[in-house]
Parts: sequence; structure tokens; C-alpha cells
Amino acid sequence: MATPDYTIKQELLAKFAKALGHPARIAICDFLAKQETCYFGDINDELPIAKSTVSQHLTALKEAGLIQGEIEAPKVKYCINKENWRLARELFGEFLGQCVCKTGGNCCER
Amino acid sequence: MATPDYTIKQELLAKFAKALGHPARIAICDFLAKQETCYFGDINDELPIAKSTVSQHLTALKEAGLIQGEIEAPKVKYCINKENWRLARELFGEFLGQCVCKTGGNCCER
DNA sequence: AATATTATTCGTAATTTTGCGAACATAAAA
DNA sequence: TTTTATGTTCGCAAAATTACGAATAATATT
Repeated sequence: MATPDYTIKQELLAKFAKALGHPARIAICDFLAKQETCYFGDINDELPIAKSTVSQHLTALKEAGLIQGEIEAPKVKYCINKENWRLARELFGEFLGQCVCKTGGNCCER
Repeated sequence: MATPDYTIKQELLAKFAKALGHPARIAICDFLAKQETCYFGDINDELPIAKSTVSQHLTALKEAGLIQGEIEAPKVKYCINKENWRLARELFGEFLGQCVCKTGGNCCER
């Protein structure tokens, strides 16, 4: 068994963050979050990049568990994976919330 | 002026996410969030990687605005950048909150 | 002035990411 | 059965990321 360098939570949070670490993938999620129907073509039309690249970004989001796809005739329907989305929301909330509580400025300045 | 492919928010969120997209950088932030004193050496001791690599990760977080450093004698003191940290919390909260409200399952499954 | 401590920068290598167009796969429609 | 429409995969190139040790810089300490 390899050394557990980081915690499961840290690894998972990093995985989510990495998947969201590109504006095109943020834009895809933004788009999916406000759509009912969400075919590949619709997403592709929204983005200024080649469709093969869009497909790659979708795969990255899918592998991180943030979205899911379903084949539907010659089309493919994508949507947010709400369960993992919720999990991501919790993890990011916990992570980003752990420093704001301590009021006052930063410990480093002045 | 180049084409504004993505919104400022999307770009900023992606920048934050990208900076957090590595377990070592998550671990650094976790550590900084619960420390008062936070010298490079302390951070370095927590991580299973070379100090030059730690320095690189710190630079990445600093360039994203999530942390800041201050020279103090031969040591360097790091801490969370609370202002941007708060901003990140707002952006992630808004982003990750925009899909959870719609109750029910995913649009794709079944 | 010489040495020790602390952290960054440099040089390098291996891997991953990003992006494109062409080729391919799949299934509906003609 | 041959098109047509829709996406994915392949092959490739350029750039960025990750990681390390050695060298360097800066400042205390002796």
C-alpha cells in the first residue's frame, strides 16, 4: 500500500478543483446548470473551440463525476451529476469556510 | 481587444479552481487555515515532496491570490489571503449552488 | 569575515494538458 | 442500402505542470 500522502478529502477536493480549472469547463457547467435539455451540440455551440476539444472537456468533467452523459439516438444528452455536485458543494464550502470565520486581517501583512 | 470567450467570473473561478487542483496545494491551504505561525519550513515539514516543489506550489497559490508571503529574516511567513479567500468562497458558493436548488434526480438518468 | 540557516531559482526530465483536423462509429432518414 | 447527422476517437504538436537536486541569494550567528 502506498503512503497516504494526503487525505481522501484533500484528494477528492483537488480532483473536483482540477476538473473545474479551465474556463471552458466552468462555462459548460454554467450552461448545463440552467438548461433542461443539454445536447452536445448545444454545448458545442456555446463554446469558441473545436468540437473535439469540447468532447475532451466533457470527458474530463465526466471522469471527475461532475456531469454525466447519456446516448440518445445520434445525439448525446449531458447534465450535471447532482449527487456529486452536492458533494463538491459541501467539500468546497467546508474548505473555503475554514478561514473566513477568524475576523480581522491577514496574519502576514504589517 | 481579444474576443471575450468567457466571462470575468468564469475566468476567475477557473483560476481559483486550477490553483486548488492539486492535493499538495489543498494540504497547504488546510495547514495555513489552522495555523497562526506559518513559515515555509513548517509547511515543508508537512508535505512529502522536495522543498523546491513546495516552493513552486506556494508560488502557484500566491499567483492565484489565495495566499500571501512575507519575508521575515531568513524565514518566510505565509498565510491565507483572506480577502481573495472570501471572494473564492462567494464564487464557488454561487457556482456550486446554482444546480442543487432544483430538487429531484438528474435529467439524464433513466 | 566566515559559517550556518532558510528559502528561492535554475536546469532538466517526464508527464499531462490543451487544441486542432481528419478519420471513424453509430443510428436515423431517405 | 446509401446518405445524413451527431459525437467520439485518433494522431499529432505545442505548451504547461510536476518533480527533483544543485546552485544561488539573503540574512543571522559565530
